[in-house]
Amino acid sequence: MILSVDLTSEVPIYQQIRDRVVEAIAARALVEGSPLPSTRQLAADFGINFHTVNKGYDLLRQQGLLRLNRKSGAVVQRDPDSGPPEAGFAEEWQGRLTTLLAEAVAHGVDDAVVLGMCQLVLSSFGGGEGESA
Amino acid sequence: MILSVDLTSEVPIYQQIRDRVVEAIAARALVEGSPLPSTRQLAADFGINFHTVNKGYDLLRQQGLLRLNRKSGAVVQRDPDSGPPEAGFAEEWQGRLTTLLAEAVAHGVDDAVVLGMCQLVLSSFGGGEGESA
DNA sequence: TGTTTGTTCTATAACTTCTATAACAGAGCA
DNA sequence: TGCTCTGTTATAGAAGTTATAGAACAAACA
Repeated sequence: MILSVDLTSEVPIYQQIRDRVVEAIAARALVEGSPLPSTRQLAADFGINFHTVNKGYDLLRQQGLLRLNRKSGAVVQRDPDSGPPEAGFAEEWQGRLTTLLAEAVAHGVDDAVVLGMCQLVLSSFGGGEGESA
Repeated sequence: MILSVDLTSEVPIYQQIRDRVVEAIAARALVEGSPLPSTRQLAADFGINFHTVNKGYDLLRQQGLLRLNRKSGAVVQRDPDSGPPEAGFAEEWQGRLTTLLAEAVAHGVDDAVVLGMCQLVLSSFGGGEGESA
């Protein structure tokens, strides 16, 4: 599995780790049971402190996307087809969606273009596999 | 104009101010030339420091959405129909869109549902006015 | 035994967020 | 002129966040 972080970005490293894993799960590159590198291993790969990786993994665990234990390391717990999200998620998420879409519209991007980009992103997740079944 | 902020939120106040203004512009509640309260006035209304408002307004100015001067105060500079966004905006924005949509998909929300929510949000912006022309 | 794993604790430097006080210049009004 | 309002800038401090660092522990495994 290939994760990458940008150490020069303004986005905190632990959040980049969380975001990349979330995107990989959405794209089915990671599914239920997929192993992730150990916190120390990933930290060594990135040249960062293992506490930083730990924080990113911990966020994923709080969101129910990762299971951590000494036996099997870090493995993906929930994949896109494993059930409904936890209560309150939709409401909070829709608030963020509203702000993000408003930003594009306020900058003059046409509604149809915005919607087309949403479709494009969604198809990029499921586009590679699992559609012909 | 009615802005509101949640002082107990984890989202920084200055960013909430920015977000609410962006959403108001997207929804045409604010258009080119619409006046905003002065930094000190809005700070007094919210019971916060005027530097915090200043920071929110400054973000909006950097994004080309607000014009500030001593003569006319703070007025909206760009409305949804005033032209294309600045260079590099689309790319950066699409990255954030990817992460946000991935979050929903990873939590088990169906692609069609996600797209429906995007449509719902977009229609909530333009739904009240300017469609019958 | 030795290694690896997740987990927890303390500590620190740098940065962010918010508040606070102060001062300045441009504009408008009595 | 004097007063008030505006944006703008500067400095400072408290509180929280981010990332690093070192240390230690228990569980799993060869």
